[in-house]
Amino acid sequence: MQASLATPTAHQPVRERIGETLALLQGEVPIVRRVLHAGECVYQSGERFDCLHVVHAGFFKTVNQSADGREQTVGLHFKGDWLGFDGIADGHFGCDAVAMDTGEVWTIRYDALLQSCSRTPTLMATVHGAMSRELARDRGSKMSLCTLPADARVAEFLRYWADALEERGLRSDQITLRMTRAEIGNYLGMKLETVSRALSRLARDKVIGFSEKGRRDLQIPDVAALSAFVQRSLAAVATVH
Amino acid sequence: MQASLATPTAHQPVRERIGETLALLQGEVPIVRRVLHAGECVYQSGERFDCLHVVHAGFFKTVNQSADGREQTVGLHFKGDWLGFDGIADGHFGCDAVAMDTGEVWTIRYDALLQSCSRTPTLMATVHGAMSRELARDRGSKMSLCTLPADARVAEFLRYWADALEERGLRSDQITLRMTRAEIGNYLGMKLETVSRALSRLARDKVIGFSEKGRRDLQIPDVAALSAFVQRSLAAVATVH
DNA sequence: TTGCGCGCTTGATGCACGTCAAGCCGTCGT
DNA sequence: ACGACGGCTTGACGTGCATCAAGCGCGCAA
Repeated sequence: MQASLATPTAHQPVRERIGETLALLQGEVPIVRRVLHAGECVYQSGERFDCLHVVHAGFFKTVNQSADGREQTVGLHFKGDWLGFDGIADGHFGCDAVAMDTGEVWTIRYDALLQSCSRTPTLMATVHGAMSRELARDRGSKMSLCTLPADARVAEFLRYWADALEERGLRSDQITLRMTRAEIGNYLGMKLETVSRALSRLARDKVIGFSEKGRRDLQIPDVAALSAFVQRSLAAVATVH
Repeated sequence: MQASLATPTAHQPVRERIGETLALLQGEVPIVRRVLHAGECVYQSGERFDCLHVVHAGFFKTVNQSADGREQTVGLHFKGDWLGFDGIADGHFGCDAVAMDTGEVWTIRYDALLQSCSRTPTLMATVHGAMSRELARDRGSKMSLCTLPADARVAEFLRYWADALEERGLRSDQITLRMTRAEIGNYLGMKLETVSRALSRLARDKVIGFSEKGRRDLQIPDVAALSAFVQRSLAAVATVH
């Protein structure tokens, strides 16, 4: 553990951090558990903000909607991730949080959380750490959007997913996507046909494999190969000079 | 003021909120003021995280750099915005914060801030509100990146800038860009030539004007016209059917 | 069983934006 | 004054991705 209050959870394996977070919450604040099925919302844009939520099982997305009807998936959330930070600022949510599969969230009243935080500094650090991590992740994905070509973006997306699984102690050599090509494309800023072609090319290069179970079940023989693929796409652009 | 602790600053004019934030900080925590000139860094990627900073004057950008050398501007920060949240999670900064002009930041030790926060709930709400707002802003810009064509993205960028000025009680009918076309392009995920052409088209449509002072000095006769331009670009795509 | 709808793939074509290149302007340092 | 340089604009051309379109496989309901 670090000397500073700031970083009690720094440099810790993600799996441990998640376990500790959940244990800490159970001890410190009143929690309501809620099970959701695919397509159900944890909260919706415009709703009044009272509670934060921690993903305890399953897999969620956050979706922004603009006044003119454009819809954009802006975040993916796995076990241990928090949902609802975006509502703190103005007391109302700015996006929908949707379950992509059967899952469970732990719901915590924000006012109760704040009180516990002033009693328990580690809890405060945990919450701040989670917000900070989300900010950093958003920036990483903004970078991918701006600097990577479509194929590399898809590879990067799969690497991110595999990493998320591995960090949580799950098998990362096979991924069951819980999104259609269109949803992936929306998240990555491209069309479904482009996603499909990118996956086909990744499979042709043996960077991924399709399982016999269906086209949403991917095999990732080697996560490093995904990163290598990203690097190769960049090099290909650069060598044009 | 709202009933809940969660939102003491909700629905408040931005200008007031900023004033109160700065006043609150002055009363509650030790502050070090620091003046920076264009190009200087408030902090750099990899540096140890100890302090947060509040922009008191001037205008800053945050820049991410990937292992392979890609560089991406991921945020713009005006008076009242905080810098450094991304360092909380792992105790080190993940990006550079760079002054784009002569400016001043107020630097606050994070451990001292946390202590003040447990004494002063409004301060805590202020900090959380700032993080939350940044999260929401990042998502908005991700949406622009993914769903808007280049011209509209530039228009949206100018609208955002004009809004930021207006919110702070400054003239929003003229903007002095403190970025080159290349920097704008980097931020918006396009090339400098595309930015230049987009600005030329906006000028041809009388949505903006170039001042005689130089090509970085823009006149914005009507902010609403910028939003209207964005809508028109979307409609143009939609009518292709 | 048949038919329908949805998700996915793959090809052909078009267009928005990137790339390359030329030239202008304002600001330096000498 | 001079040239050098960096920022900006604009044109010509190339390409990566979107669009349009056809066809396949699967699940489901009648």
